[in-house]
Amino acid sequence: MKPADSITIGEAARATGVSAKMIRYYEETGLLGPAARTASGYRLYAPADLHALRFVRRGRDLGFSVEDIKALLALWQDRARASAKVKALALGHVDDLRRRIAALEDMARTLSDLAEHCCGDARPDCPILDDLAAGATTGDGPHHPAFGVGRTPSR
Amino acid sequence: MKPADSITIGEAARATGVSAKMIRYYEETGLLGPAARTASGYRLYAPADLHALRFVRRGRDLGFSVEDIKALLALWQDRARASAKVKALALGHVDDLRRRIAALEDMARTLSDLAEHCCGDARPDCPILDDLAAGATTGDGPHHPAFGVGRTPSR
DNA sequence: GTGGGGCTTCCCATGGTGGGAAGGTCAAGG
DNA sequence: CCTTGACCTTCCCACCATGGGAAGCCCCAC
Repeated sequence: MKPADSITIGEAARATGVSAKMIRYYEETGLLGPAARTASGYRLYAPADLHALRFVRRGRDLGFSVEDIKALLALWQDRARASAKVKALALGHVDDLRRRIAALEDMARTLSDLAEHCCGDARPDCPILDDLAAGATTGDGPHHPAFGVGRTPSR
Repeated sequence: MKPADSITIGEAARATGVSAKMIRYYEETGLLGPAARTASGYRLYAPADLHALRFVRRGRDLGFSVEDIKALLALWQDRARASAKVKALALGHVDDLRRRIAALEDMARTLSDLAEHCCGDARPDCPILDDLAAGATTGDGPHHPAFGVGRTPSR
């Protein structure tokens, strides 16, 4: 029944670090082709499938969306691919990462500045709450749209 | 009918930068108390409500979860609060932000290193795909957890 | 032949956000 | 007075990637 080099989904999960749940999900959404099955319906994974699963896992670890990974997988399996396409995808993703990093850094900077000025004792006075409430009264002040994130504390 | 200083949800949305959808959601999930209503069921917002909405908005801009904002709102409205609690919340959030930043930076660094060595022309050779495929063969190597490093709401 | 662990499918939840349908309300203008 | 159009209401659906769990087979070892 079960070919010698094929393993079940649980074993594949352990071997690749991708949960069985996610393996099924990737199949369902078309990231991976339908798995081979035993007569009784169990999914079977051959070494090449594990290879693809680890590829996907690595892509996720690098923060690629499943959609991007679908494209990368296709390029990987296309022996006539142009590396330019891969590079463009990767650099686009790096841009995305950098934008998200900048947004998070803005938040972290603003917040730790505020926290630095908060004595953090039993008294109620708190520049952090003051800032939140000030955002509350200044509303969408001078630096409004710019996807919100970079507002400087107004005082 | 409609008190002079109260406005409808759409006006409140425009005034605070929080969409009507989200205002309803915040009410539904208990972040905000139930809004006043006209006889015909329209929600009404008084200036104090707008104040709270802007507070929430500013908190979201700073990357706080709705749950955290619920706590911050309660502290804001508690005149006997200890600023230590606010500070602890804020610093905890800063830690979280820094962890996410570090994870994203790892990804960005790795990827741009790889991209730098990819000539990006019509040839198929590509160190980026090689790395993905190598993560594919090394598989369960270092296996850094990289917990929630997926996409964060860029908002 | 029985017990336990693995597999299957199916549904549900998360967190914030948007989209949209179906229907009620309100104000302005004919 | 009636229409029109902008607004409001509730309700359901979708996203993205992931986990949880139930009900029901399957397979192997004892």
